[in-house]
Amino acid sequence: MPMVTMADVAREAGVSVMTVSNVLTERKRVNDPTKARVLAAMDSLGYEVNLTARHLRAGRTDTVALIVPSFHDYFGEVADEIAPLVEAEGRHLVLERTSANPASEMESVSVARLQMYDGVLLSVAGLDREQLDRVRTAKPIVLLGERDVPDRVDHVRLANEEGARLATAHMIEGGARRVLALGCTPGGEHTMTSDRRAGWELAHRRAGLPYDERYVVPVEPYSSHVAQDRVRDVIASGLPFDAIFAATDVIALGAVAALAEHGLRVPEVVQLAGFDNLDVSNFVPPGITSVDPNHQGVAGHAVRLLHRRMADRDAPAEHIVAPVSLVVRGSTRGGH
Amino acid sequence: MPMVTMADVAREAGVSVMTVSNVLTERKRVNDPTKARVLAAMDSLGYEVNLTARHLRAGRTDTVALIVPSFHDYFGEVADEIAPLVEAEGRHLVLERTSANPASEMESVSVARLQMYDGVLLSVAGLDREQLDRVRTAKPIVLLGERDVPDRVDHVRLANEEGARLATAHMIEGGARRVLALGCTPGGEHTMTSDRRAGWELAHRRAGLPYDERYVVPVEPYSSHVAQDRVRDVIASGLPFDAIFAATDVIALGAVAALAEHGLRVPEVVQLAGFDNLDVSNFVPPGITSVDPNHQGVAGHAVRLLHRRMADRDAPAEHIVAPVSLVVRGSTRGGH
DNA sequence: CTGTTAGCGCATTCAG
DNA sequence: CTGAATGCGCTAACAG
Repeated sequence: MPMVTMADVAREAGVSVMTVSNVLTERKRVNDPTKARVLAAMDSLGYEVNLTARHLRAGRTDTVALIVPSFHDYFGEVADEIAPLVEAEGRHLVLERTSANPASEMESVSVARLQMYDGVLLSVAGLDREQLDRVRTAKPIVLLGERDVPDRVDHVRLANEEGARLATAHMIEGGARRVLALGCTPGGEHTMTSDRRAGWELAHRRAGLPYDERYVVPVEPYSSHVAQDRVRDVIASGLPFDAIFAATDVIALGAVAALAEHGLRVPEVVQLAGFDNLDVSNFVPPGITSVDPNHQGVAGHAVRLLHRRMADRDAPAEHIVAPVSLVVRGSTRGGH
Repeated sequence: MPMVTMADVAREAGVSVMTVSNVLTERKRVNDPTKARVLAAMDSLGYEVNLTARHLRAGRTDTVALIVPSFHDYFGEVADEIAPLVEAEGRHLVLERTSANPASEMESVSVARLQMYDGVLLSVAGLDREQLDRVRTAKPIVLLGERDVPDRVDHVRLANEEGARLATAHMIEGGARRVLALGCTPGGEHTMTSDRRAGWELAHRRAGLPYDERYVVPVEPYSSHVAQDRVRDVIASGLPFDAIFAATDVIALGAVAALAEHGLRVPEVVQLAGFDNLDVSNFVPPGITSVDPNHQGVAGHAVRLLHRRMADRDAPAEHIVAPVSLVVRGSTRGGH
């Protein structure tokens, strides 16, 4: 099945290759009769332009890549926000996944592959420090995510600490005094889970309350299932608690299940707040209070930074912290 | 910022372009000292191979595209299953979204863009009949989804009717006699929502029970929110029901919320079953019975068909119906 | 308005 | 083992 090229169309229509190209791109006027012949030839031969060749010739692909650790959940949501913004600039968006298979020849983030795109939005969630340092390319690139990244690179991340503080403070106002930080981790490096723990701490300090490291309950691996197990463990241990700040809504779901099986009513006995404002949080009775991660804002900043970077390689790097907000639902008793 | 090419590296290393290419592709032996010089030159110049050029030269891209109507939810999940299978064949997977903007110059499915890929997995969910007919390309392509598609094309779809039948029959065995078909649609054409309604019907017929078209409650637009409203409407109308088959788990979530606000206990007063087996269905108390859509099976068939098609353009088209299974949880009382 | 020339960066073919 | 020539399919620039 040989590919039909412009040369084939040109021969069929009795014109030169350039005329075919001109008909296709509409960059030059072509006489109507000639144009008609060319279009007829294209149609009868089933011609389709070879974008690979066009890209090589043009030196650009008009395509932006969003590279994520996995396609589902959070990243799929953000991608859907980003897509129309990229298309509005006349470019295409494609998603790629960082292969979870570092031993393979396909590197998880092949710099060569970035060459294919005019710009790259790279989620740093799946990358370690070394991989981050290797991302030293001339390509316009914007990093997304909660880790520390080199200063020289544009970066958009969430206000994780502030979101966690908002949620925790809200439950404290509602009377909570022993708040589990479920799915959070100790430690001072900037990761999603430790930033959110820091917000939990800050809420306590601002309220003049002590906080107890025993209330920081990591969830590893990160799933609703394990979260459910951890809450069971805490209940079994006898550690008293009257609220749970879950580092994500997925974690909160595990807590919902564990609380339900022990008959601990939400919010009367235990308040509960999550982070991510998944759709489901609106519908799981009694409605789960959650920090909205502002997908639109993140998407908007990311695309804006990338666009700016594509226009000016030498612009100073920007580091954006996208604000978040608390969506209050039935699972908390908060103030106000 | 001029791109560094093989010619630059060759000049720097004092060799020919071909030697650089040979070092890069390892297709021919190159003397160690020469190789070292070339590698050093690549490193110092920051050379990265231009994949666009390589692809043009090679006539293939070693890349497969999965084209979906949206990145989140169902498609993100399937994509995560497909990715490792494609990578196992030594190819890359990228996701593209069918633009929701048909008026724009970018067609929702540009056949030209398909040229960029060695193979395409195309979800037909977002396409109308006319768009489907236009997909008349020589590219290896496999269609995914619940619509009727032309016989000549490879196609993988779910056993929607069978899944709906399983879920409904299970609730009938558990004593249900008035089962809402929420989010289902009447009509005989093959769509996801009408196939699932057909399964609901079939379960009634097999059980020797009558079914009443008033119990088919469409949800439009498709969201938990609207589903919640529809269930409210039904309750307000006084139409008696003792079970809900929800066409998707997202729809089921809306039902959960509506039932909770009316104090209708699940499963004591109303049984509930969904379709998709989302993670959340495991954790929303009391656990939502759901049809597992067999992402792995769908992914496996899709990749297998595509692989076969890439190897043999003239193979007869296959139409696969991937089997599903019922995951029973607390929201139903079913038999057995 | 249409055609000719040239080359984007790479890798196959065939000489040396 | 290394190099020179050639062309993948397309389009900018210029000539007719």
